[in-house]
Formats: sequence, structure tokens, C-alpha cells
Amino acid sequence: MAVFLIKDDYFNPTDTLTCGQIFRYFETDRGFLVFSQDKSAQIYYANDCWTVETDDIDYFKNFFDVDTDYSVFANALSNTSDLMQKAVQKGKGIRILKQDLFETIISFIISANNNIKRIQLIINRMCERIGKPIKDGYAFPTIQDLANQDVSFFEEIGAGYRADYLYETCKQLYNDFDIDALKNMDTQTARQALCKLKGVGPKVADCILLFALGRGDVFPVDTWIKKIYHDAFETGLPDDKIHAFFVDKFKDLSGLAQQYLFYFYRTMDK
DNA sequence: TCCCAGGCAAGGC
DNA sequence: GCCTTGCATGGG
Repeated sequence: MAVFLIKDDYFNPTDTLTCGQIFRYFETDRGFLVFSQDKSAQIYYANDCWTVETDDIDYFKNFFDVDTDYSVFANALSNTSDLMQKAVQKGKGIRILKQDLFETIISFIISANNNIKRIQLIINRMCERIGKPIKDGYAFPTIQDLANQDVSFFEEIGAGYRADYLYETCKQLYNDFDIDALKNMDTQTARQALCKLKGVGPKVADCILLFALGRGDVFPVDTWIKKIYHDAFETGLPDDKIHAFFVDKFKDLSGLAQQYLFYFYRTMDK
């Protein structure tokens, strides 16, 4: 067991973990417990900095994107509007995580037309049922683990009508889909390839591109973003037009901008 | 009881 | 191509 420290005004585990990009984390008495793939990490505040305790230092340094300076991004976005300035102020500790590709695909298929609490519930049940036991919990199942399950498994963990999507996609990913090839495609090509998977549409594809493939030039349009856009501008615009509007505005910082806005609105008035 | 949640697939036009 | 509809489940 080893530790590394993060002392940076633009890192905060609460912002980073609760902003909706990851579902496998738990609050502990001193901070957070986070899972990714078959690895875990404890995060807590001590001696004026955040401490990450884990068996795989390199993995979680990359996972939390510690070598990137987010102050530049945050300041650039703050200057675009009063609203964005408030959103950045609220979520300035957000880092865009570098998550596992397969885990992200499965997690965001589950996320469709669902709420975050129940997404976490379903994913946790999946890991507890067939994930390998690891330190402090369970690993995310491998492609092979999930491809071997019947539809009834996905129904039993509460996936609802997404059970069939998960069943089909896991088989496809295991048999005839090269997910690593996505890493070398340009964003548009990768998005088209992802949308061929059952249960993956434009919004889920954008989340995968952003949270697992490190693409900043996407802007996931979900129910919250539609509310924001409709409040600020006009109603009735199709999702792809809303997407184009924001990507044209924020370019390579679109994904981060979307996270600031999403987090700001979702945590308002509570 | 009804409404909503990080949407998508399928079918009609 | 664009628009509408149905959809499992759990929490408010």
C-alpha cells in the first residue's frame, strides 16, 4: 500500500466524484472510496492536501489526470459568460476522469433514462454478483464475465428494459468488436462506431468519448442540459442542434464545460 | 398516484 | 430523414 498527494485548488474529490461521471464510489468517514476496473483507492484530506492511498499509484495518477493544469481551462471557460463563471466557481475541483473503456460503456448504457442513485444500485449489484473480490470491495466484471451471462442476470440486477441492450452489447464486444480500435479513431468516427452498439445513442456515446477516451470536443445532451438550454434560449431545438451549438462555442473544452454546467444545475436548490 | 431520471430502439410518415 | 411512442424500476 502506497500513497500520493494532490495539492491543487483545482482538484476536489467531492466535485470530481459526485458530478455524475462515475458511479462506483462511496463516502467514508474520512473521505471517499473509489473503484475502477479491479482497483480501489481511498481518498482523504490530511496535512493540507488530498491523500490517495492505493496499491496502484500510476493507475490512479492517470485516472485523476493529476498532471494536467485545470486552472487554465477553468479560467478560459469562466470568461465566456456570467452563468459559466458561477458554474466553474461551484465545480472548480472537477477533473475529467480517465476511466476504463469497457466499464464506461456498460455503465452509461445503464444510465439511460435512469437516475444516478439507481444507476449506482444496479452497477453495485452487478459487481457484487460476478465481480472478483478485491481490496475493500469487488472488481468490475470483465468482458468475458459479462458475455457469459444470460439476459436473466441483467434483469435480476434491476436493469429493467436495458437488460436486453446489455446482453446484446456484451456479446458483441466479446465476439466481434475491437474496443481498443476506438482509441485511434477521430471523435466522429469513434462516435459512429459506438452508436452501433445496442443501447448506445448520441448522448451515451458522448459520455464514453469524454470519460473514457479523453475527447474534449463532445457535449453530452441530457435532460438537464436541455433544461438549461431551454431556460437560456429557446425550446424545441433537437438534441443534435444543441450539441452543435455548444461544441462550436467551447471547442475542445466542451466536455469540461458540460460537466461544470451539469454539476451546477443538478446541485442547485437542495 | 403520478412524475421523473445523464435516452434509446422501433415504427410510421 | 424527422417525429412519436413505449419502456422496467425505484425514489420523491
